[in-house]
This record gives sequence, C-alpha cells and structure tokens, in this order.
Amino acid sequence: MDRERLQQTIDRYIAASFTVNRRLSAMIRDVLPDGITAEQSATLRYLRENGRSTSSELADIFCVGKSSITAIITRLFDKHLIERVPDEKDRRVTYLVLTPEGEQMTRLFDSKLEELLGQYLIHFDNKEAKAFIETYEKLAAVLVHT
Amino acid sequence: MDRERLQQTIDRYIAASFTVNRRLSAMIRDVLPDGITAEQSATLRYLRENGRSTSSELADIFCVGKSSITAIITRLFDKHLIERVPDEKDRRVTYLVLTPEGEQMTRLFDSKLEELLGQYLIHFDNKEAKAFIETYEKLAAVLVHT
DNA sequence: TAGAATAGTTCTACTGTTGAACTATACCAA
DNA sequence: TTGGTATAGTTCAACAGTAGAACTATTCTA
Repeated sequence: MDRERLQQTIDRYIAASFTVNRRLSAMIRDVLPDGITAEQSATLRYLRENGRSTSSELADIFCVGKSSITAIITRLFDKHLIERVPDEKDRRVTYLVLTPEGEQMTRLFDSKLEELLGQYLIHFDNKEAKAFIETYEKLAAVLVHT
Repeated sequence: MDRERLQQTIDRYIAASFTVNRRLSAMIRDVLPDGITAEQSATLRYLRENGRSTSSELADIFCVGKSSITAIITRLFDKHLIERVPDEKDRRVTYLVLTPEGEQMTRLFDSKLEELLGQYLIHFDNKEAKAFIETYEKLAAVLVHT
C-alpha cells in the first residue's frame, strides 16, 4: 500500500468509525436502564462473559487506570449489581462477581441490544457480515498482540 | 439470519469493537499533544474536513447536546485553535473556524496517526481492507439515514 | 529478613456530558 | 404590524469517567 492510499484508508476508517461509534453509543444510551451508564454496562457485560475478574484485569482490558475501575466498581456495588469477593490465598486480591441482580440486568441489555442492532443488520447479507466481523476480530487481535 | 445467528453476530461485533475502540483510543491519547483531548482533536478534525460549522451542527454530528459543544469549543478557543465568526445575516448563528494554528495542529495529528495506524494496516491486504472499509461506511450510512 | 513489587483505594483536579433555565434573534400567522 | 413561537447559543449545577500521585496492605525475592 503506497503512502497516499494508506492515508486515504486511514481517513475513511476514522470517518466511518466516528460516525458508527457516535450513533451507536447514543442509541445504546437511550436503551440503557435509568442510572446505568455505558461504561457500567460494559463492565457488567465483561464480568458476565468472562466470569470473576480483578480490578487490575479490568484496568488492562478497558485500557484505563485502576482508579477509574475503582470508581465504576463502587457505583455498581452501591447498586448491588456486583460483589467483592476476597481471594483466600492472596489477601491483596479482590474478585469482582455479578450478583444475580447484575446478571439479570445484563440479560435485559442483551435483548434490547438485539432488538436495536437487528434492525440495522438486515441491510447486510450473511457473507458480507461474516467477512466484516472476521476482519474486525483480526484487527482486534493485532491490536492486542503487538 | 435466524435469531441465534443474529445474537452471535451482535456479540462478536460488540466484543471486537470494544477491543478495537479501547486500544486505539488509548494509543491515540498517547500520541496527542499535551493538553489536547480526543474529543478536542475530533472537533478540530471535523472542522478541517468540513469547513466552518456551527455549534448546532457539531451537536448533531457528535450526537451530544449543544452545551457539550459549547464546553469543548470554549477550551479550543482559549487555546487559540478555533475562532468564532458571527454570521452577518442571522445574528443568532456563530461559525466555528480553525485558526492557522488549529489547522497546523490537525496536520500534526494526521502524520502521527498515519504512523501509528500504518503499522497495523500492514496485516491486511488491499482487498480485505477495501471490503472492510466499504461495509463500515455502509453501516455508517445506514445509521445516519434511518 | 529487608527492600522491591503488586493489588487496590483514596484524593484532587480536570473533561465531557445532561438538562434546565436563560438571552438574543428570527420567523410567521392573525 | 405584532405577539407568539421557533431557533442558536450560553450558563449553570450535578454527575460520571479519567489520570496521576500518595497511600495501605499484602506478597515476593535476593
């Protein structure tokens, strides 16, 4: 890829991802239960998909400092959506786990999200959607492992 | 697309976009000049690509309230990166325009961004990159026009 | 066993965001 | 023509998220 083509590809990527991310974020925000933010729902989702985690792990995954995670976790804890479970071996470590209430809340998101995103996915045939997702996942993997 | 396949596609999209957006945001943040945030650079970039705009237009495009835009604009104004130009016909509207300094700053981003993203783009051949961007742009268009 | 490393919290300061209240201007219909 | 309504933008208060430094409490290690 020559330099000009590279620059053009980057520009198009930035423009498309900007529009998609902004629009989707706004729509998702509207669909979230009162008092739950996008960050908080992403945290709950991660805990459901990946099981118990620690603050340090979340900080790594979310690419933020540990103090940011503490703030988010505290708010979710105050809403009784997650629990803090101390490790029995290493007393520095605290595991974060969904409460049944938190688990239920993530299921609620999912059905709303499916309803929301489903109406846009119909514009893409299986083949196109498959290719897109696969490249996206490949990009994610490259960003993680380099 | 049946329901299960739809749910799976959505899950994979959410996971991939989460990882890509988090990682890229963190990298971009590191590459931004001191005192310039991601939101601010996105605003400058928009003004460069689209010429003079109004607060209302930016609020639409960024999918936020007008008061958010006022806050961002004020900070960029204080850094002498944009100017406020009153419309001569309609005295309610104020156009936002890059200063030469602001223009120069967006050029600086671009070269850093090109350097940063270029090293990941080499993992994708032209055909794959082209198909991906085209689907992404199609998704953006669908989100805007429905 | 002393010093370094790690896990997590607290605190301060800041940006971005919402939403309501507000000012100023323009539009429009009776 | 004017009185009500719509629009553009700002201000304000309250909050979430973030960084980064300082801190506590552990565990590891040379």
